[in-house]
Amino acid sequence: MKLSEYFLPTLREDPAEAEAVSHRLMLRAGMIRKLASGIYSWLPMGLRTLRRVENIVREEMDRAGALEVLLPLVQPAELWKETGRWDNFGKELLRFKDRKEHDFCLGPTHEEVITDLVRREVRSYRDLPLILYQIAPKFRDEIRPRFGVMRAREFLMKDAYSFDADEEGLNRSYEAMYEAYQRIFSRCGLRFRAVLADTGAIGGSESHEFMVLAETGEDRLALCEACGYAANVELAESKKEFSYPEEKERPLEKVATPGVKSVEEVAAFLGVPPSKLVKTLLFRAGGEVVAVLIRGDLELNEVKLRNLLGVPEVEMADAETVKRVTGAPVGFAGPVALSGVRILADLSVRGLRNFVTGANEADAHLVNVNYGRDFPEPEFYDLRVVSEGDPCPRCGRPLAVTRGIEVGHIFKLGTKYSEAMRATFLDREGKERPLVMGCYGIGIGRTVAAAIEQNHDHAGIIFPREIAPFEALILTLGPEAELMEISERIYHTLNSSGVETLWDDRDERPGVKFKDADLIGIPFQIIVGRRFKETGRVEVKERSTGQREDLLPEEVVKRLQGSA
RNA sequence: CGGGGCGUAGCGCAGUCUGGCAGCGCACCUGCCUUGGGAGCAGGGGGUCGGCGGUUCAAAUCCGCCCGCCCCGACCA
Repeated sequence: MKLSEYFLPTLREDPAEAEAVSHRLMLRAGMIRKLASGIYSWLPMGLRTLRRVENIVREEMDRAGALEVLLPLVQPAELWKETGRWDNFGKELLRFKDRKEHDFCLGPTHEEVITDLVRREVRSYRDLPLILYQIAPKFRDEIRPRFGVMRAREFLMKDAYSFDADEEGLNRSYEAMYEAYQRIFSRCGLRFRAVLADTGAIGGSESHEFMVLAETGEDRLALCEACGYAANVELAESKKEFSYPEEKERPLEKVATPGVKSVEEVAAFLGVPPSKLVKTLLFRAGGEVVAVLIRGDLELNEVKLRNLLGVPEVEMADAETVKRVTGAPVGFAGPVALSGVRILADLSVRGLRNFVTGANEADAHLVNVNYGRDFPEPEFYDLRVVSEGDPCPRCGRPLAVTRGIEVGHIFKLGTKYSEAMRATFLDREGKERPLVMGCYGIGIGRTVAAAIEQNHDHAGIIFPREIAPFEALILTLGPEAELMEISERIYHTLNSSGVETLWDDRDERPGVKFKDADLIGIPFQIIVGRRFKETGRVEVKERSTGQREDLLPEEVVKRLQGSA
């Protein structure tokens, strides 16, 4: 393509609406434009990148034996009622009525549709295993869309579903998808890790997330260099032993702490370390309110709490509930004389003596609190978020905590959906059994954003070669016929040799072309300018390293093909 | 949904406190000039100041309601 005939609206300045690096760069590089909150158009340069990722995904899915389908975005409520998700999926599910007043929704995921399809067509174990996938838009009415296409409401996703006769079959399908994912993200040129993950709302027994490592990631990962253990921090088990020196129980005392609420404030006010405080956190879980105790300097893990309680959701109690349960405003809750709620405690509290808690009254805390004496000994569980340096749950060596962007997630679903929707087959003995399912997602647009998040510098994007919109960009630094002619020759030679090349033939000054070239991140820049007039050589600059080589025009093709 | 912030030309912003001609830079159009890191000169086009209502001789500016967007938290590919 000639840039003079292309559609590449680059921005010189950062758009005010974008904070995240990838979001900023995608807007500036003319890859995307926003239509509404969380809803984006992909422009030619962005779409080419998206397609590169999509094609890698497609190739690897096909290689793994999965079959491509295309499922409807608009789905009837009836299917969702069968699994119960019409009522409990939450507001992310955008529901609406058609002209005949029938309920429909925009598909946020396609378990229902695919299960419906398969139950109609698959009867026998002979039809199994079956893995179907699609690459198609999804819609989730996210509470807060963020970071451009990273967390959009409408987004392109690859979702695959496996159907097997039994658990072993599921394990094989899961393994095949796991391998495919490894290949996909490697081919995309990304630094990533597969980590153990919580199954969340989708449900199921086992799950891995594929995380692109980036400081700006929204998830935290616990990694062990020694044994390879890798888990989302949400479910990484804490093996840290808490032991405290023997200490005599001192008399309980109430102290006035006017307006002093947060752990930091209370610790500073009383002149004790935050580790001498015990936070009392109130949660709504199912119908009940539970109080959770954890040492002041540690972080509670809501996923562990949710799984422990066996409820689909826990949420922090609102101010009104806190007031009703404790009799005090938020910030002064404590376990002493707290009645009517179940009290759980993190293991970090076991053995702790003479600690500080809220007094369940405004502007007051208790010091020298001891469980067993001042309130009944609570149930102790592992409820904290692991932190850097904690012992690895598998080998005991210190864990590292790092950040990642979730680009893929695979689940063993089991028979959750097949049972709810009566998707069954006849086994070898002629017995009817539910299909054993798995599901496997990849955020295509998010992968593009994550790649940029991981590969950029102050000047712009540095695309990994495998997903770059073009491989080479010719910059012609002047209008002279001599330069245009040689540029055009290189342009045709490259494109006809299979090196996808964009030619900046615009009537722009060199500075503009250099800036745009660095911004859009095409791996190789072929610079045709003064140097050519002087020496008959053009310059090939590698975007990722900044290295430049002077080559004769006829050497360029070989150079670019050679480094493939 | 809770907390914070923003809405003025395509983009980035000033002007709002203290009401009085709607501005600046970039981009865009024309001409000249220029061509190795976002040139220069001259001329030019472009605005329901987010919307509706109110106060006032007069509203971008004050008041009320509404809408949109961004950032921080709970959700997810």
